[in-house]
Amino acid sequence: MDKLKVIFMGTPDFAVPSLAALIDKTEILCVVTQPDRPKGRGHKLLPPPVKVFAEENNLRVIQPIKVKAPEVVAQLAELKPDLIVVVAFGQILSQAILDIPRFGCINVHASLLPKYRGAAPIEWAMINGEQVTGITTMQMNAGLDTGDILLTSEVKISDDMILPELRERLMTVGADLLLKTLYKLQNGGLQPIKQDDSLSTYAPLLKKDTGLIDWQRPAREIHNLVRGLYGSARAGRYKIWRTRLAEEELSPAEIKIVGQRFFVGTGDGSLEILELQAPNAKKLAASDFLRGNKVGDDFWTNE
RNA sequence: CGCGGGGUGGAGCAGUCGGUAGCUCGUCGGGCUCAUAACCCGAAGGUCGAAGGUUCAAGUCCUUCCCCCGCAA
Repeated sequence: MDKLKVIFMGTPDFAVPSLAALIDKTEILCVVTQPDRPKGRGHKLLPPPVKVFAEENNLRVIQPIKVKAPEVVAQLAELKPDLIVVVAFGQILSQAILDIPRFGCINVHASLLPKYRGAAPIEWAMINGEQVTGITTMQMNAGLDTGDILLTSEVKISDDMILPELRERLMTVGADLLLKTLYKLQNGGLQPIKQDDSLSTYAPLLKKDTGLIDWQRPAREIHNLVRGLYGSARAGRYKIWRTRLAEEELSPAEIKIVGQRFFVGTGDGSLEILELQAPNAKKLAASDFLRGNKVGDDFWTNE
């Protein structure tokens, strides 16, 4: 059977395994990714990971500011793809694009749809304390992650898993499920299922204040926030990177140092802080942090 | 050329107006103790990120470079 002619659209690390999986199995006509953006310190212009990978594999890359622009749509149409595969691309496709390939557009989404539609499904699943999430492949339509479900694959979230671990796992599962989906697309066996909109939830982009820790909340909830944001959770001037549920009797925000361990109370239960980071400093294990820093009652509020 | 902080014994930090480096922890040895995350005594361990320069003398001033981090995007 002839290889499918595919246009791949994706941007971050998450999309790379999927693209990699397609290289052998399909004919990749073109890779569409976001423009290089000034990133990091010094406003260095950095290419998105998908671009880097694509160039290493001698794939043709285009980086339109807007894929919806008529000249870009025309360019894509000229390639006459059988299929467009979209994985964490970061731009909304127009109906004109959806209509180009004869098999339409297939998206790999990191949640069990219709739950966690939107930009940050992995993070929100963890923050909300879900024990199971997964990957869904869907036939894209004009809505935001509202297309018919093609295949799904579940991934368990263990209690102490942290965001990078879950993301890593989902990346891999996503690439596998994508291949499986394409196989069935060509060989039969796909049965698109409409999403039940009444069950849908939305996982919006994370905002700055999503990561603010309120010590009045229950320990379990704070722990989920910390591991689901991994690095973006903050308390006072400090970033909290890793916590563990503890059994100390402490009032909310109260700190107790035992040996080289760092405990803090919450509205319900307590947490041990395992890794944290002071402003302008690097991330440290709590034991290292305690060696050079005095932790007083004003720890969360001091300047 | 976006703004800013930092690189000092194994770890985390201090080091004022330049005069050959200190703290906490860890490590090793010894002691106390029913015991220890406690305490006491002792020891090992650093060309102070790199290269130049100024100086009688530089971790401490000047120049260049490398690396790390925070904010902003």
